[in-house]
Amino acid sequence: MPLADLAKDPVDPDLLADALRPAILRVSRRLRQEASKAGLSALDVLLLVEIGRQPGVGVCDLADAEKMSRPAMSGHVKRLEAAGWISRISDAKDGRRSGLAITDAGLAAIAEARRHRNDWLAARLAHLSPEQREALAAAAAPLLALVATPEAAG
Amino acid sequence: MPLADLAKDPVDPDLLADALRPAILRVSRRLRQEASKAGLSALDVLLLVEIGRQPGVGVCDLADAEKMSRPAMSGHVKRLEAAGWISRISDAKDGRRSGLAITDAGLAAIAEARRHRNDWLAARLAHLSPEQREALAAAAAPLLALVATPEAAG
DNA sequence: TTCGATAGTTCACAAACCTAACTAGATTCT
DNA sequence: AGAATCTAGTTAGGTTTGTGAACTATCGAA
Repeated sequence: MPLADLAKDPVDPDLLADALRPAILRVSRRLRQEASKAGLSALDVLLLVEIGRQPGVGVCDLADAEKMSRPAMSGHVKRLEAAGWISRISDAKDGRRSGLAITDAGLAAIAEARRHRNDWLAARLAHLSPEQREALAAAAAPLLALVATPEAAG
Repeated sequence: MPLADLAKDPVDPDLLADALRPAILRVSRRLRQEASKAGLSALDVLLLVEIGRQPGVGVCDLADAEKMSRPAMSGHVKRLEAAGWISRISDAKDGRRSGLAITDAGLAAIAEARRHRNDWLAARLAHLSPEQREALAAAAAPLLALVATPEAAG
């Protein structure tokens, strides 16, 4: 078990990668499986929050931010729009852009998803010890730092 | 940003889930993207290590362990076998079972993958501060605990 | 006005998962 | 022994979620 080695040298990137990769892989697989049961996927919520945070954002902006292809993001936006969770505002200055904005229904959908107690991840987290939850809480920011653009990360 | 709230109450499962979900989602997406560039995917390595650890393990055993459907695991095993990384040993006692074992080529593939310095995750981890890496190292075990069977988790 | 970049889409495809239904070998019950 | 049933594994077909190539439409500049 590589975790024992990690206790000795917690900062070695290779060992850490070996320990972290399977963990993230397994958790994300379960996350996707469980999310499919709910109406809103984790990515849906992610995008809705992002659009809510920066109204008028474009499809390509989102694609770049999420390191996703433009067609993929186009599809997601289309789906979110069809569900009535976001709307497009045609930019008067730039006819190409379709500025996105979250709708009231979208805000309600986020709130509903957040309120849902039968959330797999939250339920499983509740089964962990406070120390384990603290460890995970401390890991959230470094995880996001991993996927930040190299430019921003230095 | 929910991270500020987490500092006040690091053990609330709902807030923690909100912070953790997007982080894991983003990292795993990048992980998959980068893995596709290499010859071995993260799942491949995961399975090879698992098979190497318990020789003679069956397809369904692996599927159950990874919370994956039998057909999905069957496909992965087929692929690993076609690549020459694992072999099947027909069980003399049970004609249905196909006991799996890792081959020398499989061991070499793992070693090669591990040796590869141009590993995206390891490279990105190297860019983090020692404190951030420690935080991630401490999070590996709780992450695995999340996907452990409820029976095992208590 | 023509040329090249940008925003967004459609299309065809691939990876990785699922369920349902199947084959084949093992077990159990009468 | 023979029938019903259970288990290991596969096949077939569909869904989700992503990709790259090629396209339309618009903008900005020579």
